Amino acid sequence: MQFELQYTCEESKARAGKIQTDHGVIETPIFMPVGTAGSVKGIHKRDLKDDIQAQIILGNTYHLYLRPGTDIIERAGGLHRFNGWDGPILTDSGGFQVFSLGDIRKLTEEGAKFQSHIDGSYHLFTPENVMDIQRKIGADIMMAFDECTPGDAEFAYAKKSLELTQRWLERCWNRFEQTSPLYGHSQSLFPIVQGAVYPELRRKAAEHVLGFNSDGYAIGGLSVGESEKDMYAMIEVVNEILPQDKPRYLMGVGTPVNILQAIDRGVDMFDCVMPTRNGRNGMLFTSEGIINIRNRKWADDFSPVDPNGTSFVDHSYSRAFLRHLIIAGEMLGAQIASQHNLAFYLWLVKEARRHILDGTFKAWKEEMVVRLAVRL
RNA sequence: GGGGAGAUACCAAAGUGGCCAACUGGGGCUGACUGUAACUCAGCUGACGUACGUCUUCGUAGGUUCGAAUCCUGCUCUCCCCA
Repeated sequence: MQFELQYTCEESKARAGKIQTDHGVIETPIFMPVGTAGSVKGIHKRDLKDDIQAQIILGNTYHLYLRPGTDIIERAGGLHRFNGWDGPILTDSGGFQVFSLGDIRKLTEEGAKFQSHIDGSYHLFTPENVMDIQRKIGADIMMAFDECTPGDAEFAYAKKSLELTQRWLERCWNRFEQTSPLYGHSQSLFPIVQGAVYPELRRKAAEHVLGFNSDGYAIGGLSVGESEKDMYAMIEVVNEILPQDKPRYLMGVGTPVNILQAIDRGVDMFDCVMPTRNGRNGMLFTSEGIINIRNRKWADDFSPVDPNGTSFVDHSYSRAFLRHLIIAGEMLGAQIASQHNLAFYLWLVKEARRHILDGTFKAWKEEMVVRLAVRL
């Protein structure tokens, strides 16, 4: 994997770049749709590629390991062959599940022991076997196994948690180096910077990951309960230290405004479940602001879902019809909303990139962060 | 024609003397959702008021009682069974 930094702003830390993978090019800044179980919920790969214009998607180690199981994916020839997505894939390691499934797992030095949310069986995830699983999944970008520290963690816990993540990173890296890709395309491993909302921990964490000459670096443990102010501050602290010539991935973020603010602070890659999950639940992100399509006021609004939208769903369906579908629990409603939101997110980062390359990012961003937060 | 059952809030359906403005579903309204245990979850849903509360409700008209959705009587309507 290679990263080429094409342009940096003068009045902002925003960057435009290009990541070359064996499954194609990724133009940054980029948003990566989340496909936890191997599929971006409700979206066909054709729409993902042609309509939404996704350049890379996510999968999840924990979820894919439990179902369908690593063995099936390996026998399929890797996740690309299994799900038919021939573009780049990034897999999260299960580190987020250490956080989100906190009630059904136990943390030890060795790893995280999960009780399956599917059948109650026990599974020990270690830095080593998480690397092995991601080799078998065949992700272009693998993530280090970390503990995603809660945003409200006390300093003492955050420090202890960070140190565990750092020891796990050493083990991840060793296993990564000792093993090879299984399917003929190369794989990269991204370390993850933790440290909760404590600048000194974040600095230590950022400096620590520099010791690994990885192809890119991730900022984790944000948008997990801390304030937005803290989140932005942590991004600034970390990006001060991360190298210019490697892509930076802000994990799990965020709202359209979060993304623009993070781009402004030098982040290149994003993923978030928001466009799909919130879409399924009736929330639409548009260039005019946020719509709760379930609200009564859209019941007889027969105008297009999004007159400025780039997706075919934006012009093929009315707001009134989409509202009807969502309210009635029709599957198509969730699909249309997800597709619209993802297309919007991809449009947004593409526009950001265009403005960065034009040198007009800052002014454009300032205008957009106001508009995008409006509730319609 | 004979016999039986029943009428409760938008719908369905509990409640059968005070703990009832009335369980619970559904529907409706609003909100939440950030590396997906999520097509999920939460609140509100007689009126007025932030709220303590006040007022009007359980087919209808009366009655009994300190007190009725709950007991009694008349009336209206609905459903079921047998002819």
